[in-house]
Amino acid sequence: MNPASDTRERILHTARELFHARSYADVGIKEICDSAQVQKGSFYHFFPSKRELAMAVIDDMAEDWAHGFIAEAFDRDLPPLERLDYMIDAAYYWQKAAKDLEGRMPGCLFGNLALEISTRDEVLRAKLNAVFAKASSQFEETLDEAIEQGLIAPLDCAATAQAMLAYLEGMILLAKTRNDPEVIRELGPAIKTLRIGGAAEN
Amino acid sequence: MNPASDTRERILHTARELFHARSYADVGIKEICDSAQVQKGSFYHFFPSKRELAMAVIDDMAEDWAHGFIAEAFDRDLPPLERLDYMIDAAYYWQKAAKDLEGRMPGCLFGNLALEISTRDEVLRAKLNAVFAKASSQFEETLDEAIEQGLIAPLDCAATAQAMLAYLEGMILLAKTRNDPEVIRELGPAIKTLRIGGAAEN
DNA sequence: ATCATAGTAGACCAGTCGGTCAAGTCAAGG
DNA sequence: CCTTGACTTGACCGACTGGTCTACTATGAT
Repeated sequence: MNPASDTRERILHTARELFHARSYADVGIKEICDSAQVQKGSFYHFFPSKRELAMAVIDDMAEDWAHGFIAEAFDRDLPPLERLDYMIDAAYYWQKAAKDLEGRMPGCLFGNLALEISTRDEVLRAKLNAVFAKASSQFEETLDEAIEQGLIAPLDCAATAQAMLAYLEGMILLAKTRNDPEVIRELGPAIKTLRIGGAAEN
Repeated sequence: MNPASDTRERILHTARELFHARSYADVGIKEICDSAQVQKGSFYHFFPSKRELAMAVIDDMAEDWAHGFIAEAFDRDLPPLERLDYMIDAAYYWQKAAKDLEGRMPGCLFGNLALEISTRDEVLRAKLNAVFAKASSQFEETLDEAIEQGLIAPLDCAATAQAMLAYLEGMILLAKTRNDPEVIRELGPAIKTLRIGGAAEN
């Protein structure tokens, strides 16, 4: 019953690419339909509105992440600190590949959407927030383990995890603004210097 | 000759507020005109296009910053490390005030615009990039002085300055997504732990 | 064969978009 | 007083927006 049609997935995939490459507001349903070779009627058969499409796109990408590079980078078989390096590397190569292909750095879809629509749509905002919370918890686990293994001095793992996520998003923002993925490689390693709590600093 | 009309400034001011509170694409010229009590024709007398308006808004805000809180926070009479605290505080109180007033955290106008349009407009992107470069140079000066005064161990000031700016923008992004300015207060102080170069880390 | 149902097709809608334009108002300079 | 030119007014434009609608096809169960 399933392979009957991949229309829904084509729409989803196309929308994700277009939203990522440009922005939510800037991509119209017509363009998505044309690009996905789908008619308007089919679109509205699967998605009740553009907003719902955005929801689905976020879910779709979050799931891809969870089973893709997040699962790889935060692999519990990797030494904790190497996971951070892996993550930075993955971010770098991804953005670089995208830039080499399309000429522009798309940045992080979640970050992009968050800044664009979180003041306009509470539900979307909450959804994006949940994605970030989950990402943060991955950092937290990593930090927990690193402390457990005596690799770093004790610190406030939850807060530091958020700081690391913030730093990652900030780096990507800066890199996108400069349209230069190298920023991530330059600034990336410093993510490990971030710490909140533990040894009293200042 | 000057006080004859404040139309241009009304447009500029209104546009800045609306762009900041929502987004570039989401705010139409009609809305700006209505809100500023100006007619379409008058708008196009002062600004040849919406894009040029965006340019002017960026310039306007950048100048306000340079003479406002940037000048205060990075006051050379303040001890270097205190400048960083001042900056975080200023960011926090600003966002908190905005949220208390309008219910939502607007975030950083430059960051918002950067993620929204830097893939679509090279000139705008370059302009935003210049704003960030200037901000980064403020951090750099601060770090230079801190090292000079023996307050911190030597490090790569230019790179660390960028890292700090990235962290600041990332914090604001996260705070906006959570719609909670307290994030800035929680994560802010860790900006001083960031370091690139100097004592070999890892 | 029939019928329900999922999906497709694309014309159509009201409203909005950024932008144009002709017709003015008005104060300063001659 | 007349002219000039900065500024204002609001009707108007074609293109495009998100979304609706009806008619249609394909499939699979009965």
